[in-house]
Amino acid sequence: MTSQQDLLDTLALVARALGNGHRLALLERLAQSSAAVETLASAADLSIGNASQHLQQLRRAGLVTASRSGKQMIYRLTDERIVNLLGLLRQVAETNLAEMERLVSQLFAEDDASGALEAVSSRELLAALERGEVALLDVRPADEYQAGHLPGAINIPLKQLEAMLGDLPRDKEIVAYCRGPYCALSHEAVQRLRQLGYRVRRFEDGFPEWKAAGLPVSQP
Amino acid sequence: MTSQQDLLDTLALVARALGNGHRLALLERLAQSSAAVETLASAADLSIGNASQHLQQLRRAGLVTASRSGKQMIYRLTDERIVNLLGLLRQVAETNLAEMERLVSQLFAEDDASGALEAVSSRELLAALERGEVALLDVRPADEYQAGHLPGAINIPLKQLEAMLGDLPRDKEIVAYCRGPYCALSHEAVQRLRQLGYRVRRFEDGFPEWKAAGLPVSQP
DNA sequence: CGAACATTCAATCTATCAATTGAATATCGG
DNA sequence: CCGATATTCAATTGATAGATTGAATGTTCG
Repeated sequence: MTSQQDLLDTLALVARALGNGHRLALLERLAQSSAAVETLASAADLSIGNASQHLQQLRRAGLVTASRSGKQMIYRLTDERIVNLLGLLRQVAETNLAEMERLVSQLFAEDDASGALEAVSSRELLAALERGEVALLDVRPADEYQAGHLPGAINIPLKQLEAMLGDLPRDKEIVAYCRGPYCALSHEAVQRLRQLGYRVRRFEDGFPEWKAAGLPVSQP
Repeated sequence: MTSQQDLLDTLALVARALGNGHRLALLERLAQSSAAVETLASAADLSIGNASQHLQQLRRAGLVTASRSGKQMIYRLTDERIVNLLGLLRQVAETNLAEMERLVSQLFAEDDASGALEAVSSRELLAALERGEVALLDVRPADEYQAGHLPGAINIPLKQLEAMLGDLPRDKEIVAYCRGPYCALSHEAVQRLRQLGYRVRRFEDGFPEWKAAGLPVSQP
């Protein structure tokens, strides 16, 4: 006979798969796009063997699937909702855990110092885009941009920011985005562009959150 | 300096707190209402000492808070969104883990055998209530009902079902609800009432989910 | 077919988690 | 203040997770 506790134990199995920083890093990378083990390992700063083990655990928990493509195993998230799950976890943690708030404000300290404005919410961004008021800037590396991006976004990888300023409009406000709320790329971009006199703000989330919310994306 | 990994490690801390069946049982009980350690321990079928330890962990993860009331410590969820988090975890697990699906269908096997209809979604239920088409039946114990319930619900604890049939309207369809999707009370109630010739269906969620969705509740 | 490559498996060691026990602390009623 | 009640703390033991190593598997390419 099945008891309620069996169900909760199985649910706990899934939660436990989320209970490790390295695995969360792997999931964050997978939220960008599917990828091979080597890519994932280097994104999460793990050895290949170790990354593989963690990926097995995620697989057992039903969070990722793998399929072979030639010599490589391509991993992907099983479910778009996993991005929502991570987002909600983040919200709950930020609201209720002092340590979390401390770390976040530390990561964003430079923003505050430079007088950067509030980040733009997806609701605001959507409205501003419809009115044609803002230009979208994707500062992720080119391969991630190509795997999917917000419609109409210009891609200038952070490393080439100064070299590619010509692609940016000077007359509009710019909204920069990258991988997600904890990704440093857009923070950095906003700071540097502000120094150069651009009107620019950060999108508070990133590409995966936008997509998981069911908003339109350009995909290959 | 703060790295992104520090943030993920801290997030993992919260996820790890969810990674244990007993702690999930405690959280499910807390989703009904705040409660003292002894109540929680018996709801989760744990010794007092063990329950206390698990509650400490939940506290460290920022998921619950405790306040003293006389001799007792009253625990409560820190955040309504924790119910949403558990709900989303459940959805992801049910969709992607075969084992989970197996357990759920096993738990609901009797429903299928008795030809019970699909459960009612909260959207449907809300609409039917507005049109006055259905009567709401809360089959939880009286103390949980008193700590909060759906507006207009009649409370008949499952144990007194046959004794209190007089409280139920015979002319309307009845929707029964209890603690949540995995709670057996409303399943049992539906089966027994159907045998007696009532038109009755189950609400697919329970009181906590209804409340966490921001829908109206009657509270003391 | 066999070498090179990408990944997984098996075995090991250490660190952390879960349950239990008994002592310690805080509050209440008399 | 004292004894009863509710809970937490500290210490112990067995179980499980994480990292590392090297061998094993499956795939491509010459």
